Amino acid sequence: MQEPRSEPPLSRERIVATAVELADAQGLDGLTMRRLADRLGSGVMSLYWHVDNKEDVFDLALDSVLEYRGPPQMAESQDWRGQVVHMLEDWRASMLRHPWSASLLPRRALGPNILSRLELLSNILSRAGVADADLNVAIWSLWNYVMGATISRANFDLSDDGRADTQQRLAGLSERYPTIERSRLLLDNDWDGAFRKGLGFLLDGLSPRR
Amino acid sequence: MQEPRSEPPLSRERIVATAVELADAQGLDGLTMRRLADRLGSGVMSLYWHVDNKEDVFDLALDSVLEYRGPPQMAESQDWRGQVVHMLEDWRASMLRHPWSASLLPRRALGPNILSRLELLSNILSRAGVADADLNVAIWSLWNYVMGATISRANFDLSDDGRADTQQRLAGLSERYPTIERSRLLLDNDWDGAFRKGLGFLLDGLSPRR
DNA sequence: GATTGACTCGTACGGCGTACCATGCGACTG
DNA sequence: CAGTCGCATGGTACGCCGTACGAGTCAATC
Repeated sequence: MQEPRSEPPLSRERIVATAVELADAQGLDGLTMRRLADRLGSGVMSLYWHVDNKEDVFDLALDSVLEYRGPPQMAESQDWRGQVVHMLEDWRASMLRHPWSASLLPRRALGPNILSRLELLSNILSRAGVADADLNVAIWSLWNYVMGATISRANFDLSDDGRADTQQRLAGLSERYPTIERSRLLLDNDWDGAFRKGLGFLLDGLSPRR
Repeated sequence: MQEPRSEPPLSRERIVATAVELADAQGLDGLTMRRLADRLGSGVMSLYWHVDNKEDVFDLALDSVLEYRGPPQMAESQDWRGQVVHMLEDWRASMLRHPWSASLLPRRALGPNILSRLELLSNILSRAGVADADLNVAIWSLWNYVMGATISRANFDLSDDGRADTQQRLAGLSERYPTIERSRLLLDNDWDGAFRKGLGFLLDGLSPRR
């Protein structure tokens, strides 16, 4: 007989996976090295054999959330717009599944999964005939749009506790911000639809030989 | 004779201004309540009379960076596109002057300065004839674009120390990410130009009755 | 002179990231 | 078989953090 089912050995992968779980459950502030070690059934300092420091854990957790498996059916379709939309919507969805990831984006290095998504995007646009001079701009514009949309959305998601608060605050300020109030900009928004529609507008602007 | 030039009294405004200075000088991590109090020549706990907690300081510091004084010449020009571009470029510039502000954006409440910028944007677009059904999408798209662009840029700015590092890492990965490498996506970019150009593309897509 | 309210701050507590160092263990060496 | 060496684990301790608590100062008011 062994010990009553001891934990599997530590590993970078297990640490990162558990960190993601923990952040999902307790939020970013709840992710501390001590709690992480607890969840792993190990001592705190053991983590540091596999990981440089806490920043490292953040970097790895962020990147691990951003894997991309490509479009569903056979690749290499002619529909470049569909490919772009699919990848970017998946990007956003992956991050919204782990809302803390949005607040991790600033100041973090580009992990391999981000890079390979950018590589894919470059490829699609390049084959679609976007002029070389516009390519970088196109890539950055799309990236920026997705990041901004995701961060905004995650932001509002998180302040769910404060939604009534927000609503009240806005009601009190409706004279000061009448247009916002009138357009109900911050309330009952169809986020997914708005994301898709805005992405469409952007792609309209970016389309080659328009 | 007085004390050798004692500090002026504490105030919310002075605290916020000093917090901004401190974050500029030492980065976000360098902004601690103790250091802030030191710089103000006061005891740590005195801050808490004027401020709820550290989160409050963050919120106030972020919003204080985002004041907008409007376009240079007389307002109410017919050139709605120019007005939009001016405000958004100023927005981005304001944040880049304080790169830490970008990493504060996620998870923060909308302060009065952000709201009044959104209000202004709504007004301009609405008067420019953007359809009501598209208005929210247009506002969010522009906001998202600006936020994403600012965060990306600030990110790269901050990793200036790691620029050589990044360059090296990319060189080592050029087989894995050939298109990125070829387009020099991450190197010697004209950020300001790319921002302006991408914004132009987006506005092209958003323009009313296209 | 007593009371009050606005304001300041010293002390202390619990929690954090992590440096340092001792330990356990399996594999390889002689 | 004894000795050595690497990988891997984790206990202790340090310095720093945010901030609760409550005592102190001081000017205005009655």
